Amino acid sequence: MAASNYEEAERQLRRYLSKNGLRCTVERLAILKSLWENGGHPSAEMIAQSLSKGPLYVSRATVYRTLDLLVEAGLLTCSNLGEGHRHYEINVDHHDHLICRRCGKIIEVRSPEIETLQRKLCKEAGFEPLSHTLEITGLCGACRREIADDGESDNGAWRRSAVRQHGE
Amino acid sequence: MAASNYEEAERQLRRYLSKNGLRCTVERLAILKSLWENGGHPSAEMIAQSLSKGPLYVSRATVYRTLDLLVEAGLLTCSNLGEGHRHYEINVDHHDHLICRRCGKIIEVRSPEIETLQRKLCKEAGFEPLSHTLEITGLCGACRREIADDGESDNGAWRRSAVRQHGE
DNA sequence: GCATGAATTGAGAAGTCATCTCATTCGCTC
DNA sequence: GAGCGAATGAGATGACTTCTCAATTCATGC
Ligand SMILES: [Mn+2]
Ligand SMILES: [Mn+2]
Ligand SMILES: [Zn+2]
Ligand SMILES: [Zn+2]
Repeated sequence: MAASNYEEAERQLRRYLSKNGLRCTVERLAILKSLWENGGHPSAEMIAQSLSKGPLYVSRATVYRTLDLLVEAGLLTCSNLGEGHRHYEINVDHHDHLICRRCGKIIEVRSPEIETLQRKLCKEAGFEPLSHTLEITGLCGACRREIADDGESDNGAWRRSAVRQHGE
Repeated sequence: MAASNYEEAERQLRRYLSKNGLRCTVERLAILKSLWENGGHPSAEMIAQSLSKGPLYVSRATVYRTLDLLVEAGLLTCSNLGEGHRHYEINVDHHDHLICRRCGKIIEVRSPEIETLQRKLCKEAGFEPLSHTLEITGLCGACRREIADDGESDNGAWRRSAVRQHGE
């Protein structure tokens, strides 16, 4: 289902575009390629900046429009990651995110058991699941150790956004 | 831990405020009360509008500031619900959300098994969880039936935002 | 290859949600 | 009730996203 390399993803995009009477433009290919080359969980802004280092100029409007399209086509996924804007990543295999409130590190985790329980939950509610996001915010191992070392003194640079979004 | 009625929540707020050298203002009480009286998953804007029907004027700035504070104090939780803004709700007992992409209905579900698996996942990653949100988007029972009835004709009014945010 | 026409882009305005600044007001303590 | 520091309101500002429309580009058929 999900592409496992860029070439496959590009074929999948071309198929989606022609099936829907849309055009395969250099901008669309460049944005898809940028995601595969740089990886991670970039925002629209980060993708635009990454593209600006290449030979092809792509406007912000096109970046946003294309990201929507690539999500729609199943080539990307979109999540919030506890910040005030959207993050995109290539849709390889589904996973959930552990987000460190202090350093911002993102740990990707997989749990088929949780997925199964989620489907069960939906079934019981008569709900047809189409997608889901599980985000856990907290402290990564490194930050836990640093806090332990510092004692109570300096709590380091906590990420305001992450703290705010997922208030306990 | 979490309050089970408004009076208890107010006491909890007063305790939090005095402990932190903050003041108990009519605005803060009004916002907390609004959440308990109206329930649901309102946005900051919805809360401001709800308050505007009462005798006390509260500015948008104060609404936003107070919601942050109430989340910090553990009296509210904050989530995105697949839309481009934050939603707040009183923090009674933790639950997850099923969000209908078509009609916007929010179904609250509880799964201790999933919570346990999440803790296990975090432990394995050396991660200390502080909070989490699990949001599943899809189609509620009513919408599934309506779509089945309509055949392929009218797919009804799908919620753009929900569709966009949690792309599969 | 080249004309044709619809899809797409870029520029910039506009919109939404959230935060910030600072003068004024208000709780709290004495 | 005076005094002081915290909190509010008004409005500017900012971050992110969407919209509008003229200009451009891609696909299709000659
Ligand atoms: Mn990821
Ligand atoms: Mn809820
Ligand atoms: Zn960390
Ligand atoms: Zn529905």
